[in-house]
Amino acid sequence: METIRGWVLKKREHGNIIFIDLRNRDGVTQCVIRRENVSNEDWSKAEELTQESSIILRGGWRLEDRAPRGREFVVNGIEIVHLAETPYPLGKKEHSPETLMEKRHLAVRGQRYQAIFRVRSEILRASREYFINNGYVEVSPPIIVTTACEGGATLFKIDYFDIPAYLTQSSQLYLEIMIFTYEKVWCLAPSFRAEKSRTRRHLAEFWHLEAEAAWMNLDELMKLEEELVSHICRSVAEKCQYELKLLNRNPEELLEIEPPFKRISYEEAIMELKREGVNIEIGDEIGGDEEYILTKKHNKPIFLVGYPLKYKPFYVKELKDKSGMGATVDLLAPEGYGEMATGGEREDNIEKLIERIRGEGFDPENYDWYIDLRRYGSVPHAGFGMGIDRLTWWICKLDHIRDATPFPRLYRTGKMI
RNA sequence: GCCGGGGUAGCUCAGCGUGGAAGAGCGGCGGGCUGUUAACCCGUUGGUCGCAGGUUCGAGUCCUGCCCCCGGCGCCA
Repeated sequence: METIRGWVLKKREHGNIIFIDLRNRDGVTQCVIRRENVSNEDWSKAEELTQESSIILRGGWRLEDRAPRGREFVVNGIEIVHLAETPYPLGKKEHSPETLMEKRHLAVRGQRYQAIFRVRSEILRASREYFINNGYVEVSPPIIVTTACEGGATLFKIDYFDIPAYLTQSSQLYLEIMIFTYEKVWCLAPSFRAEKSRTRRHLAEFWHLEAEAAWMNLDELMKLEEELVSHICRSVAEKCQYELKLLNRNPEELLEIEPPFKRISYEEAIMELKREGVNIEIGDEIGGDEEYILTKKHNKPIFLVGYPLKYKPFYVKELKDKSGMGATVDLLAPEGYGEMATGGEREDNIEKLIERIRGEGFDPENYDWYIDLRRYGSVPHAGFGMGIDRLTWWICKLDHIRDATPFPRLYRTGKMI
């Protein structure tokens, strides 16, 4: 005699036989209740079951070709833990994005979300595993900060004991502090951007996987990123086969994600875009539409190496052999998904750094601690930040990034749960 | 911030052009049915037509203002 616990996803009544699709952490299990196998009392319980009622069934497993996953649970005893109210607010038809946001607390029970967040969990586990295996020390950065690092316009302002403060946009500057202690560090923390973005790839609050290492250059950085992403893809492909199938993502596609990723320079990208008929010149920005064109034909991520310094934040180092170009690398997800991570070498010269901070209209006084790092044992170093939500978005082949996280924070979304 | 689309039953939507008794499917509820798997069949329930004004004998439909949601651009991870 075994028991199975869970929630009623669907009930199908046929007179003397009732099928229950039971939902729990293992997925969906078909349970069969025959009138002849249970007491009259239990039969009545089965008849009154409503969608999402929580129940405990007693019985045994049986191989059955007609059951969805090759086996079913034959019931001979029923305990109703809670009889759910009717009607359940979410039906079996598709729902509008609005309903899925307003009923998020219930929508996350759905099979699709269950699969997505299981994959996300594996992405996080594999990330941590990679950094541990490669000698990186995990640090905990602050969430409340007083300095901007990505431009002042996108800061969420908060009141910190009557002192103006902000929610962090990135933990990078704090990781840079910690490389002088551990040389190789990483963190996983939320970042906040008050961007009034209405796109399928922006969240106001996102989980940011960041790493920073002393002595590292651009080539070594790319090697780190491609190994990390490949490790994550391999882990997901191996451990989430059921979930990937449900999401229409072939695990084979993820297993093909292996180093090296293609490197394409900023200038090469501009040339390719011109060949594709885009009206663009060297010195222009490569935007979302352009990234789509660059990545739609690929099935592996690509690196976009170098970018005009004028579009980049103050901490970006200039390329040695190309004046006006930043030593940056963007990791673009394939299949049209686009930017997933950005990184590069950091400016380690104190004069240049102060000049760049002024250039952005910031007061160097506010960055005294950051500038100090270039005063006492400055080292060449590099790092990157990757959006976990964007990585999940691509790996799960989602349309909109709001489905890559259980509780998305978006610009202009009515109800927040 | 800009451009476009939308808001009608618990859910997904039709109705609006040309004003005249608020509809369908699904869900819920009741009944039937021994293998379904979006079960099926019969019956039934269900409305602040986003909000506020206006025009009109009469507004879901026309006009004005506001709110909210969706898609896209820019920005970015």
